[in-house]
Amino acid sequence: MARKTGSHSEITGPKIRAAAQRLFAQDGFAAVSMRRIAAEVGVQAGALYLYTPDKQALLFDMMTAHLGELLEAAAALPAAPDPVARLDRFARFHIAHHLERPEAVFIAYMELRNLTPENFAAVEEMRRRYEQMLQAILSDGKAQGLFRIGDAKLTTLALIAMMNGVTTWYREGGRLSRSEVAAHYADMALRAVRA
Amino acid sequence: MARKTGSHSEITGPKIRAAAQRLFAQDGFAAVSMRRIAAEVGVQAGALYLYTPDKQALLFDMMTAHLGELLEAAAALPAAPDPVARLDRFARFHIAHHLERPEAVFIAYMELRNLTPENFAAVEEMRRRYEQMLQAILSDGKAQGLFRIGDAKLTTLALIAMMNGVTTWYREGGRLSRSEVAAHYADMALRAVRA
DNA sequence: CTTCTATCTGACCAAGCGTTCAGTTCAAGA
DNA sequence: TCTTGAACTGAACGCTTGGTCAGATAGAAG
Repeated sequence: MARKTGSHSEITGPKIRAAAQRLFAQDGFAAVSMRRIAAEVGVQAGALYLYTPDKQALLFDMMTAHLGELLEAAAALPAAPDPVARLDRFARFHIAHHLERPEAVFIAYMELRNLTPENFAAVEEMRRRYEQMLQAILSDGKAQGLFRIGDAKLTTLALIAMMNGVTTWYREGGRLSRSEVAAHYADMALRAVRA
Repeated sequence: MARKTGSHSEITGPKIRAAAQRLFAQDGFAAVSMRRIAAEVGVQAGALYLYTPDKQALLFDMMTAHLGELLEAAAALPAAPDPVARLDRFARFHIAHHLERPEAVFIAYMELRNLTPENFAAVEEMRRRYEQMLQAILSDGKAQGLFRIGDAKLTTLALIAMMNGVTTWYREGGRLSRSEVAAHYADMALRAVRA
């Protein structure tokens, strides 16, 4: 037996990425074998190497795709003159965006230590750029006297950590809807920094 | 060669736990082999099994020890009649306690998925009890009209996530001291919930 | 119908995994 | 000094790992 009937790279490729993402999120990068990913796709392990040079690239590409999408979406946010409105918008966007792809989010900050040093540096740089967007809003608001903030960098990290946490507990069909959760978090973020 | 000169279970035991904790925090449970832990201690892999029944127990005991210590320390916090003071005290305690043992904290919430189902349930129960302490403070404050909170459970999770995040970036000898960081986080937590 | 190439199998490699255990050596008590 | 048991070694177990590759088969093109 060799080539499968109906096989196509445009089908198998995404299937592999999807299976890898699901399994990495569930059990962790180190605990998932290439054979298990292959089995999930319905293929032998060797076939995976037609689509990725190695396991590391599977993880790295997954992370950069996620962060690239995040940066792009954040950059496309409608501008607002008022830092208060911008923070509210940013917080709601962040929560909504993250709740829509919990697996990618989870992987992007749980599997950092499984990246090679070069890949880690690249991912960190993307993450830094994203955090910089939030920090700019906070600094602006502080300069305008709208926010009372001790340290903009620390506050940025605190708010991001708070908002990222939502993916660890939120479950579809639970007590609260996504927009209720987003509103609640945005409210807390604003109150934590407003003058 | 067999028994080492100067060897003693009261020395080797803690050494093993310390090495395992450092390595688990650095590279993750799944990525660390028993041989590597043994090498770190200066012993052969087989010797580890005099101190732990298996690798899983090494992780589980580490987590329960950490959470047990956390629960005990939190329970010993001096009481305060006012929910505002209690929240301030709790937040400062949480930050200080976590900054003193970043490795244990990191492991306790990064390696949950590497626990067997029974062990996971036990750890989750301890975590739940801790979160309950914070939730009680928030609910009290809400009942007394001191806090304006939409959902106490959600707020609890948001505050814990925010405060836990500190261990991912704080480095000894950095720009801010531990108590400055603790004060800043406590301030944000209070402002996020106060009426 | 034939040819070509994209796709996949299945066997294989060297290395490493968690764990066990018979045997060896040291420390401490008699 | 002798004995006993705690502490440890080193080899071995069966299995899994990431990765490679020659060969086989399917779909697409002519």
